[in-house]
Amino acid sequence: MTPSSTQQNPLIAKLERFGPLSDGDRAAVQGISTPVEYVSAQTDLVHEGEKPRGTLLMLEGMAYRYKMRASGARQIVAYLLPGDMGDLDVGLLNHMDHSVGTFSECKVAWIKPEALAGIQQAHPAVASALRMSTLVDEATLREWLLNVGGRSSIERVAHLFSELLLRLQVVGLVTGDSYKLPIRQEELGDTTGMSTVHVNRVLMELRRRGLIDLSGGSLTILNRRDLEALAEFKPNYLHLGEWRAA
Amino acid sequence: MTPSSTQQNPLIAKLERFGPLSDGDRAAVQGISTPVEYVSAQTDLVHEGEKPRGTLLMLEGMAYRYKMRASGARQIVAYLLPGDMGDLDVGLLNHMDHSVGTFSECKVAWIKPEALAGIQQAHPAVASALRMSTLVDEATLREWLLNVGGRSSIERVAHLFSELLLRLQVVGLVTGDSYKLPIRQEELGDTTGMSTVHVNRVLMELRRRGLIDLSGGSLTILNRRDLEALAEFKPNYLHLGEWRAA
DNA sequence: CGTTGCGTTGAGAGGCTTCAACCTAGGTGG
DNA sequence: CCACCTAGGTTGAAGCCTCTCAACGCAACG
Repeated sequence: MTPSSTQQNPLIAKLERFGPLSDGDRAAVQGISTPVEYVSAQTDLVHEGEKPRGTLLMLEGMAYRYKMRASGARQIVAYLLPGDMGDLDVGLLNHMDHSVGTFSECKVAWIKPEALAGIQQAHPAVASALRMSTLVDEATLREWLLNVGGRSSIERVAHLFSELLLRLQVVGLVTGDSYKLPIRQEELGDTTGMSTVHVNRVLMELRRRGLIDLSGGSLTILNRRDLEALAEFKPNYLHLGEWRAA
Repeated sequence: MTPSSTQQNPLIAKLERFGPLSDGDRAAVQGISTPVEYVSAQTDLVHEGEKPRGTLLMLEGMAYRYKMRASGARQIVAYLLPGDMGDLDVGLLNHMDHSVGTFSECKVAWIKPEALAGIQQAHPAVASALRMSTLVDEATLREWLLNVGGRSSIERVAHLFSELLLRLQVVGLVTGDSYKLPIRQEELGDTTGMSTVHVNRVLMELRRRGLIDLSGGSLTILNRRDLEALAEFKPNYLHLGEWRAA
């Protein structure tokens, strides 16, 4: 991983989609994004049952929240992309009810509850944007529930890829219609509630239909309109550009 | 519905599971629980796309959050029981990304953003408990995602019934191991991602195994231990009694 | 006493899982 | 420099879980 200090803080990029920030607001956000840590791929950042260490902030790389069943089956319940955070109020809990693991190597920061409280008090615009961001996380969870509960296997995968395209675009990690996807088929299966074998067949079908190219850890969406139509993708739940419309 | 003013406010009962409240705190919570409205069964309280009217507070009855697909399929993504609330920060949104409908007749209150902000500032213990409550709502969504994504049909229904038993117990709506369940099989299907026909077969199987009795709008859990074992029910995600353990 | 909403049951079809084998690329060690 | 090794991807076949379509039961209600 290349620490890219020249690149803008993805959290700032994300929060600015929820409302205008002043220079002071941006500086404050940058201030809580440190110190940073690097964590290698396939590593747990948070373990279910433990006391939370602070609020996680993703700066680079991809991670995921998950829960385990007694059988050993894993359900991935959220993806954490650059700019994404853990819960603002997680400090209220004594025991985490889920775990967080990394897909790829990640650059992260752990924000202390006091620092979070401080920035929310001193910077109301940041506070609003952070709360919006939490609302969107919850809305995304609802959309995932609809995805797994209601859509066919090919629709599920198409929806996931459509959502990631938009979320990664917000933080400037999409080139053309292409982005890095450091996720194995097994993990896509644990995300969508499908077996690895069937994930493979669905991916083959998406390729056959000329909708995607997935190779070398990169996903290229070859026909965005058709992919989104297949997924019945309506991005309203991400609440992007909401304040402009107000 | 019998307006039962003698009965304790379910929101107070719920919040007290998250931390001790003073008399002043309780009075403040009671204060925002008014004015109340009665809404009949099978009615929408919130429509996707509309501007939120305030934060919904459930006082009596059962409701549900849901999203619709273009095909007309409905996914129910949460149950709202007495004491449950909508999002604290929902006022930040210009458009709801989901709808809310009632299962039964409901007694509700709409809390204005200013009232919510006021109580959070004046009553820190209430503020913490409200935030905890939101964390639990999100954790419940994750558990539902695991439920639909990872468990078999009979396990899903068993898990739902186990969760409802505990949540309704908190607000004093369980007698023995029995509670009112004003929900049709079709709606159970839309909750668990199953067809109505299959819900029926699963219910028959749960009855055959002597785990439940469901009739006349009431569910009796005949063997709680076995039902929870079947569901692999671990209530940690509801974070009940967390502060006592601290 | 017919209508209506919901629950129940049967039969056939199909989507997805499981088990298993095989392939391929990249890394390692001789 | 090449052979081996390993992780992940690909493909085939059989079976089951769940869906769909359809009919029927039943209690509440006007």
